[in-house]
Amino acid sequence: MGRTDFGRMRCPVARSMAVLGERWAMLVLREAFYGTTRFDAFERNLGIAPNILAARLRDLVEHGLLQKAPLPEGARHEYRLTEKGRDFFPAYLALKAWADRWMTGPEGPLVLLEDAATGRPVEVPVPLSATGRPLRPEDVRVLPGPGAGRATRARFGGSPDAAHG
Amino acid sequence: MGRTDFGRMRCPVARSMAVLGERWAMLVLREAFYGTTRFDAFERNLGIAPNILAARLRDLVEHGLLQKAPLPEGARHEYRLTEKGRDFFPAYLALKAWADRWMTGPEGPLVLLEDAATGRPVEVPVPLSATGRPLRPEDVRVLPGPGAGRATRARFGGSPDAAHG
DNA sequence: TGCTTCACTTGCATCATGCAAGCATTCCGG
DNA sequence: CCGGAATGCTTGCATGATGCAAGTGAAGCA
Repeated sequence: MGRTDFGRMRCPVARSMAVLGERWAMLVLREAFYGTTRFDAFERNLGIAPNILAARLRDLVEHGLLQKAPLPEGARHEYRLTEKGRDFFPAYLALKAWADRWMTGPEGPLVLLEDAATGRPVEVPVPLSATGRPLRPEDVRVLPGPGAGRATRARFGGSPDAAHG
Repeated sequence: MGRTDFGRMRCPVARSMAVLGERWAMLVLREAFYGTTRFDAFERNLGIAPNILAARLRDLVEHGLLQKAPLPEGARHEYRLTEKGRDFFPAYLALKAWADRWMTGPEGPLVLLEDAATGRPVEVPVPLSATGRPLRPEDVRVLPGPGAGRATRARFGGSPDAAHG
């Protein structure tokens, strides 16, 4: 049997896993966010096998997060973030904030990020509830959105409009 | 050869991929955030194979994001988010915000989230630069943190203290 | 022109994934 | 108390992914 194709699911988060859920993909994006552009630099900074790196870079290009940008030489190229790829940066920062808190050894985070213009540490805001505290899953009501199918409606109940009368 | 063990890397984001980077893991967490607790509900809501689900749930328990909570019956149990798991919610919301923008079909997102207390849609703030605009990767300076090794220092330059004199 | 650099590809062994069936234990109705 | 149902998995196997190590083709450069 083949592997489940997340790209065929309706849930956008699931579909994003079709590219982001592949092994090394998040780490390849980390490198792109940190300024890596050339194949050999990705290879060195990640410690990844070239066949896997080539496959991931191709995935990320095909899904529109990276693009191959020719170098002045003509034949050589580098991989640059697209608007779509750049737009993933907040999600990366949120993941990094969580990882720095929960997956860091006693020595502390490996890298710190600061605003280049001001020198201030990058702050990652979290969604807040009405009481001003970080929003927890139990504070949230899940409702079917416009893209919901029958199963999602059955599971999460009426539409937002219905709920508000 | 075996697979690269991300858990052995120093980068917290890489280490988090040891658990979050496994296939289905993010989607299992999605289900936990949306209130799923029982094995068969995970199985049904995800469309996942039971052997894979069992393996993922075990991973998430072992990494401390979920815990097995016995039911009153005694033998049956459910899977509940821990503090560590709950703390991943902002990162999930950021991922969902990106996926809703870039991975949604024309019909729109599958689910909408709202604050249960106020009925207001959940807003996912993004880090802002000094100019008040969403922080882009190129707005950021990467610096070695306390946990940096030689390679990270060589790559990203002096420490924050050194940079500020 | 020949060596170096760059961006991969290839063959192969090992491991992950997922199907479908099945198992062990507990629960529940008659 | 017994048999069927429910629950939470496990198992065997075929297929696909991963990653090592070596290698390739094209471009760059002295």
